[in-house]
Amino acid sequence: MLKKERQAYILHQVNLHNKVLSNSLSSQMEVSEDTIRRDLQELSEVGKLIKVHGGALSHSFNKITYPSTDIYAHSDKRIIANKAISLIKDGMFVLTGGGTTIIEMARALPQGLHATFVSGSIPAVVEYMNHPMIEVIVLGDKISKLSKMTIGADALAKIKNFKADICLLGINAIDMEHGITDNDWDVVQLKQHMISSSQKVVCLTISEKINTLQPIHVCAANKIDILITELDPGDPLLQPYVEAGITVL
Amino acid sequence: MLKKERQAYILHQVNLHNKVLSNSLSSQMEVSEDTIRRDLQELSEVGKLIKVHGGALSHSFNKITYPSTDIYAHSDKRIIANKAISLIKDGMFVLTGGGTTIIEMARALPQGLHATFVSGSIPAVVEYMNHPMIEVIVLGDKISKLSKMTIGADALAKIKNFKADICLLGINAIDMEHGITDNDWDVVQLKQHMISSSQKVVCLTISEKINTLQPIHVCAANKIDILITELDPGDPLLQPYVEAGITVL
DNA sequence: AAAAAAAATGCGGTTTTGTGCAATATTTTA
DNA sequence: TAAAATATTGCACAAAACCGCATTTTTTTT
Repeated sequence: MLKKERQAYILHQVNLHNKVLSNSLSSQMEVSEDTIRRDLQELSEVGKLIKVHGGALSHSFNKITYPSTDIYAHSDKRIIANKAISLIKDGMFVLTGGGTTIIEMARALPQGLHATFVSGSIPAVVEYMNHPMIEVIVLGDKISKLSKMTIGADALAKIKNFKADICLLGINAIDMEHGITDNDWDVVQLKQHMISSSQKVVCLTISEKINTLQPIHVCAANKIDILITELDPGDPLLQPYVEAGITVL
Repeated sequence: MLKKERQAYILHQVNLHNKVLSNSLSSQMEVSEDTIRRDLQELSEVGKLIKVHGGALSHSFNKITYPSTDIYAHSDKRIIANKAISLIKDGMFVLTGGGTTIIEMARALPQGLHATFVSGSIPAVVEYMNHPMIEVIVLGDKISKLSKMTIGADALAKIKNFKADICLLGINAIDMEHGITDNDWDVVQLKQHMISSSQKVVCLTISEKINTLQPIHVCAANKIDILITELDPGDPLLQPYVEAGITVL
């Protein structure tokens, strides 16, 4: 790979993500970090990016650092996202649903992560696609405008073919008695299939939805392996789940 | 081999691959690297390519490899988009590829249109999704980061199940002798399947790409039913296609 | 057609550039 | 504050570029 090509690629990445990490670039292009550092040095001398410890930032970074306040409970979801990300390791096969919490997680995925993500949620897929080391598989089918996900028999059938390491679901309601519940029949189908196609089920939700109920049953609480909220695992609200044997993060 | 021939060959290679290496050119044509370097020097002085350490890059290198956010030949593509839209009627089943031209069309679709669109291109799907009356079907499979499309056996197999009314393809190169050609093997597969699964094949391209050649063959020119460019159908550049029986818009 | 001039090419030696490695210093994180 | 991650520096080595010159090829002139 020519030096100019490499630098063009770096610039592309910076403009896309507003941030790049030296070690991630290094492994993507299979050159030493020294080389990357020198490239970043040169590019920053010409003012194409801002070099910082560990990588580089786009010039427009400052504007985009605190962008979307439009997502409800945004900072809570960021906390949840980071907890969820700590569960994903290199080489894993990850099944995910949609929803703002999942998308927040997708955005926050580390640059260097090398894993395979499967989803039917278009916004989630768009985010995954921006990560150079991540393989993305879309579940094909008709799109539901409401949930922005593919929904239908084809998508369900495809999920059955997978046996994922982990399944990440944003959930709408959970309580000990009824387990996970939701309000969209098609989405429920999808979630059920994802749960049964994964070795480990992780549920993400803001604490507000703990101990609430929705009309359609997804699965019993004991099907969940890990429950993630923005709260501290020791919070009294979560104790019933801890006692039921669910790992709470 | 004459100097002129050699330089013509070099230019051809650069335009084809966007990059050439001095040492590979040297061994291909069995001349010394010095000679190649002198050739590249001359060609770069006339602005035909960009000379870099180790070889040379095409001038359009940046645009092609990492499509910038601002679309190249934007106003032309708008013209093309509108011509294409005039072909789509309520109730139609439409198969589309990806690329900036197609996305421009997707953006310009009338709000009232009630049709079904099938595509593996994520950016295209995102646009279709914004139209309330349009049904969107995603072709599921692994996503190619480069083309932002789903690519692979699953997607191909799904396409075979359809018999669409019309198929809209953005194309990269076309000439009368070689027909449609492209530079990405996977994308070519997809296009071929789309063509054979549609009753009518419509090709969209800016006139710049008329009478150009890419390394991989997609289909013969006579497979095309309609060719759309930003030019007037009477333009001399298009006459060979008109004479070959293609409807030119 | 032969001679002269000009251009193109290849080659040896030198210089510059690009890259990786190791030792050391600095910054960040826990 | 200690440990981990990242930077810096100097150096070595290979690849590529450059330079001058001899040789060959092409073009021009006589």
